[in-house]
Amino acid sequence: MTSSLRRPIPEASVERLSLYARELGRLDRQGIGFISSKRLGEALGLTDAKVRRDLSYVGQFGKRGRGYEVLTLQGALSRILGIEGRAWSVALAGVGNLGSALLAYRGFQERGFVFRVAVDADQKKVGQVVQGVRIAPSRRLSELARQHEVHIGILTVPSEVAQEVCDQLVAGGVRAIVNFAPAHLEVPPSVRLRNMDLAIELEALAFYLGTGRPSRRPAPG
Amino acid sequence: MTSSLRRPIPEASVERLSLYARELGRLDRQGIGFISSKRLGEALGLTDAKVRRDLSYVGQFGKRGRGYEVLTLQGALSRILGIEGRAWSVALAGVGNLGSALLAYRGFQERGFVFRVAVDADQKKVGQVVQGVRIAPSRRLSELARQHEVHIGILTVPSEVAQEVCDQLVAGGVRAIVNFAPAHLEVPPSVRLRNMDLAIELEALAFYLGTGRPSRRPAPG
DNA sequence: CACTGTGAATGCATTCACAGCG
DNA sequence: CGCTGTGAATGCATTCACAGTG
Repeated sequence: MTSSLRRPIPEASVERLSLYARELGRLDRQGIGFISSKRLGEALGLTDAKVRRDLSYVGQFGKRGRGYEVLTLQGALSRILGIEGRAWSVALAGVGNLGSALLAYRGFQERGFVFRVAVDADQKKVGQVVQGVRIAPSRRLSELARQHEVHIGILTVPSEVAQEVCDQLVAGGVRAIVNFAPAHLEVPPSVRLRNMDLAIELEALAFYLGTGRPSRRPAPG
Repeated sequence: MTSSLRRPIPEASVERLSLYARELGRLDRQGIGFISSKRLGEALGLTDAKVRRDLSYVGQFGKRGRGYEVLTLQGALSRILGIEGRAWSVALAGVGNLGSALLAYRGFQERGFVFRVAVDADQKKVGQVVQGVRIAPSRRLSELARQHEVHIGILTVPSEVAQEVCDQLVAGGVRAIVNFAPAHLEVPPSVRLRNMDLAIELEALAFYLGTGRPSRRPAPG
């Protein structure tokens, strides 16, 4: 199942492929066998053209006059996204409030992401088992990441130590990182980094509240 | 200080203005009085041109040959973003693991966001006080939002009920919403919506791991 | 005939590159 | 000279619009 990609898929489209895959699962559970780009788009707040364009990057799955077969498309997307069969191994750095919440989040497990490593700097937490994962000391992060072949690292540590913890993940062979700390991280080009900055999101919203500028078009469709 | 905007600021720039404001705070604490677009960009992983362009949307704060005065620029951005003086009133819907973590997150308070309302559907949670906020029953959400003049709503509820809870926020006059539920929400055009979909982020990363495609340029500068 | 798949057109964001100023 | 501020150029994403097809 190589499904090797013809041309590079736009970054923005990749995120939506994942949305489609999830929605198709829902549609299947509702017993829906075929879906048009228009209706799939409506369910997700996207235009039909965008749906078709996104899907066209990874193949030709539709039947003209009918739409897309839900199960076929879902299977294809799952394979392309790598959530078929295989499980992704995840490491969590920082088991505070947010980290614990992520450990407990069932949405990850459902989509094939499994926490295999969790570390914390606090000696009192080390040894505790949270959600089935034993908390190890921070200094063992890179070693454990390598040992458990961790694919994805999640950082919920204080921003002052975020860079050094990030470096440990990279040293342990981790090639994808989600950073919740409000800090800029430097990683080699081979590592993909995604920042989830909660305070920044709120501030951006506040800006629009302040100016009273809605600047959002009505939902498409 | 109206600082009424000349032209609409690109959405992408707004998020970065907030980044700049926070970094300027750090620089000030380090005793740095002036900063060039180049160095400010380096600290945040951005190019100098991008920094200058972003700032040019909201004014002319730099001194040629010197750079930007840290405190002046910080003050200007804080005013523009609405994090100066005023506090933003936030409501949380869903006090589960993630909701509790957000209530406890100090980064919000520091930037002027205050949780004034929290609701949960679980009767056992109603009445409890978490992080100084008393949990109310879900049915009172719109009433409480209006009473406390809530500006921003945060949803950490199961996706099945996300739309109806969202509707309650809108009914209560809330005009900005952050949605953590893996569901598409329909809101009127006057309401700004931001989705934080954790599983989708991981899947997008997994896609790139699968194809082995790094597709990230080396850090600029 | 209803739908896909896609060239072409548009719109938005980033980057270049440099005139202009302190 | 060093650095900002910004037109112009480029590159990326979205949308249009329709030929092609089961």
